[in-house]
Amino acid sequence: MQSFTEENYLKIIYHLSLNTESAAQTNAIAERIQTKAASVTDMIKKLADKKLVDYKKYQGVKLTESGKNAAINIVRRHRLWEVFLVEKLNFKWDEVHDIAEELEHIKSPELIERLDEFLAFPKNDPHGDPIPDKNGKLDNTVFIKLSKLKTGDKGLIMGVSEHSSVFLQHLEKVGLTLGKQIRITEITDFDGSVELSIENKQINVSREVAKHILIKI
Amino acid sequence: MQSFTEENYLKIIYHLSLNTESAAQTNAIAERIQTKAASVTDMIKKLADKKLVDYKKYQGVKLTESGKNAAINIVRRHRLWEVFLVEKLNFKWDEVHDIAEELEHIKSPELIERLDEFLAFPKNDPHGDPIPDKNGKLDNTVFIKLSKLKTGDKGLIMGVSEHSSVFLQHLEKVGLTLGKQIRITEITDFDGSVELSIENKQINVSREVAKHILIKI
DNA sequence: CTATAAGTTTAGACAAATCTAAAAAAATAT
DNA sequence: ATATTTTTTTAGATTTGTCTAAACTTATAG
Ligand SMILES: [Mn+2]
Ligand SMILES: [Mn+2]
Ligand SMILES: [Mn+2]
Ligand SMILES: [Mn+2]
Repeated sequence: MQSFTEENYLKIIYHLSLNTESAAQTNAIAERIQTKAASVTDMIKKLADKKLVDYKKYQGVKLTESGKNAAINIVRRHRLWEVFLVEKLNFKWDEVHDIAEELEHIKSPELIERLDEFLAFPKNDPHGDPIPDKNGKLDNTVFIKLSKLKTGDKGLIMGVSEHSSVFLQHLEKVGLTLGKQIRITEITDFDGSVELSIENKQINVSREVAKHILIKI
Repeated sequence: MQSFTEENYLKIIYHLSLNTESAAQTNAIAERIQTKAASVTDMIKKLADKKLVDYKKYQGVKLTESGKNAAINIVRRHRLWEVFLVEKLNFKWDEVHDIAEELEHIKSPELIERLDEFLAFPKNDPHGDPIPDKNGKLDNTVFIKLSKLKTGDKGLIMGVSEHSSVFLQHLEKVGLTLGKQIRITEITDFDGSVELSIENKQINVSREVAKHILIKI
């Protein structure tokens, strides 16, 4: 069983490794975990001793099979708790991440299975991210960034790739929430900002925002 | 804000001080918290520095007003989570304590207020213990031990004063659960064991068990 | 009232996770 | 190819919470 801290490292390494084959770098981990590179090196050694990561000096780290399983489990817990907070306790989607950061470390496997059942086995968390099942299986459908669409394209909002509170609150305010249908009406030449129609309203989002909205056509 | 460990000490000191005016003793704390007396002394000093306990060497500790508030808050969280686990996730009353020991340390006050609301502001936990309200107010009705009743006395089971899994499972098995009405039919001379009728059945419980069942007449 | 026992504290050490500063390796630029 | 910059690691210190062994205080028994 891993400590609270070890779990945080595993999860960060997992996220850093998601869309790449290359190893996670010390500095990248340090930045995400809000610590110093020296501390990361220490922890990496410890995780390597426990066979949770493969580590070669100066070459970064990769999760082993067993490390990856542990990480996916943490992700599962995090996302199930987020669903609970939004669906049952009526938190908004921008308020749940920090609380889930704590709840994800509660160890009882029985608790998570029952929570999953209580929530009716949700497939996605409030941000559209897939929830691994109890065997660690994970839907890895990849959605298209809104910023890749062309004028006239239609689609459904399926997720976001940025989870900060300001960003999520902004989306909420302009009505860009999960499940909504959108159609691109224009892409501004000058700044690449996207004009789109959603529920009979016309709104404009910056290219920066559009990059972090995930669409299913 | 207190650490996980500090919170555990505060809670134990609170429980040890409940039915007494005298200070909590080092060894008693050590035993409850599964540590050594020397460690307790160290932690007590730290809590005293933080004005959470009053401490005079060799004289034990008492919670200050602020320490007591913190402790009651932890008790509130513990008991609300226990209700959640039993009412919403269908855990049995003997299965929830250890999980609640972890959940009680999740810090968000907003989370607890919403959980309280979600559970419809329960007054008691699954073991009959009162849940402090958000201002720390706590129903301190004292119930009578089943072992104090005389032949012919009737009453309702309101709580237990022993929370071990074996004990709770035993009560479950013989049908002595919260809210049930009982009537004492005989008290055995030989061993003081109690014969009682409950839902038209006759059962016998040892004096030791009877001491830990709390009754409202 | 003194001797012994029980309970508590101190001193010094240790493990986990962190940090700063300096050294070493790798990447990049000229 | 060499110099410079960036990244990573090491060395040594620090903090939190723990431990053992020894010293000290308080309680108890004769
Ligand atoms: Mn999150
Ligand atoms: Mn999420
Ligand atoms: Mn409990
Ligand atoms: Mn309880």
